[in-house]
Amino acid sequence: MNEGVEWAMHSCVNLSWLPGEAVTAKRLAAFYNLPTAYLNKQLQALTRAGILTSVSGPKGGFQLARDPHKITLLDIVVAIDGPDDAFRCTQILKQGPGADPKADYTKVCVVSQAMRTAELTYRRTLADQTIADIAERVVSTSPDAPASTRNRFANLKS
Amino acid sequence: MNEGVEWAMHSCVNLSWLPGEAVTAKRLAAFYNLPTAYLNKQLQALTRAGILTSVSGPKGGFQLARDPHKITLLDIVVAIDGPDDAFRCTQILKQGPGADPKADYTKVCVVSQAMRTAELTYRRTLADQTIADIAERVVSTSPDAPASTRNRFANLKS
DNA sequence: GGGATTCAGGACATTTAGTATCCAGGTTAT
DNA sequence: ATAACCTGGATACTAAATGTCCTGAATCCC
Repeated sequence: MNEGVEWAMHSCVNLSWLPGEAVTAKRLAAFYNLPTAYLNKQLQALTRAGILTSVSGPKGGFQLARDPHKITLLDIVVAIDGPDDAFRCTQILKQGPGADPKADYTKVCVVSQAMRTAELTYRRTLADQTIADIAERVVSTSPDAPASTRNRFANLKS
Repeated sequence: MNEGVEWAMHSCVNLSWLPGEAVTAKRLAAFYNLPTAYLNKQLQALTRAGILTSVSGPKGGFQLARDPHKITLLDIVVAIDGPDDAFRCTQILKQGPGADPKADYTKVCVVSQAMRTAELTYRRTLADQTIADIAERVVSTSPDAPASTRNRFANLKS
């Protein structure tokens, strides 16, 4: 899995604590010492996916496109890592005995079905958790996290 | 995910229909037109993981090391793809504000926890399905699969 | 309008992982 | 002894992930 998923999740949590404020890619990168240009690519992907909105120019930057309760972890994984399953069925059975050339073995093959079932439970678990859930859980153990995050961004005026 | 996982699963199902018989890597590869040397590497990994047993020399080959009811899909995924989770926590929080240098953020970080929860459901689903389950499900829709598989292997005497 | 700031996205370069082949060495059946 | 077969290391090739750079367009401020 793409490392950008981790960056994106933490950045979205941070943005949930800066509602209505546009944060530049440079400052989001500086927060965790990430490569600016590369993080920018991930932010662009999140924007294309409708998770963030972006504004160009001075005073520009990124912010969450909607309520953090409405942004699931699956949304972010799909935006960064793409929609494909980890297990890719190459329809190996088409080379086997008694193969039906016009059958779609990604659906017929029992192995493929079993792997897809597992990935579905994975995706369902991710879809059940939102950025707001994560943020709340952070606050429950570190109540000062939102304030210290805002404070660090304020001091990142570079 | 490694393509060898697909090869390994189908090969194990086939081997479950050839109990007690040693099948060479060459014939297992020929069954699906796979590259012999590379499939051999996957079979070696399965052997190291205790899923297969191997015998050298003429009349040698591979067979299942235990009852197919005792071989889960997770066993195979771990043997081929390794034990690591897809999401790899790089402890990004250590670069953030108020970071504890001696904390293990792979355990403390809420994002990391959420991702691991999802992967756990994934692995649990894979661990709940065995090669025997797969084989039975194949038989229920294609009752002649075991016989035609044995027949194809018999004609692969190359 | 002009300059500065920032996002958008294409074009690279680099690194790493996956895919694949080959060979030398050890094992075993005949 | 010989041939068949597994084991594992070395190596090459390919694709994907990672990272940088640069041009262009949007936007703010003077």
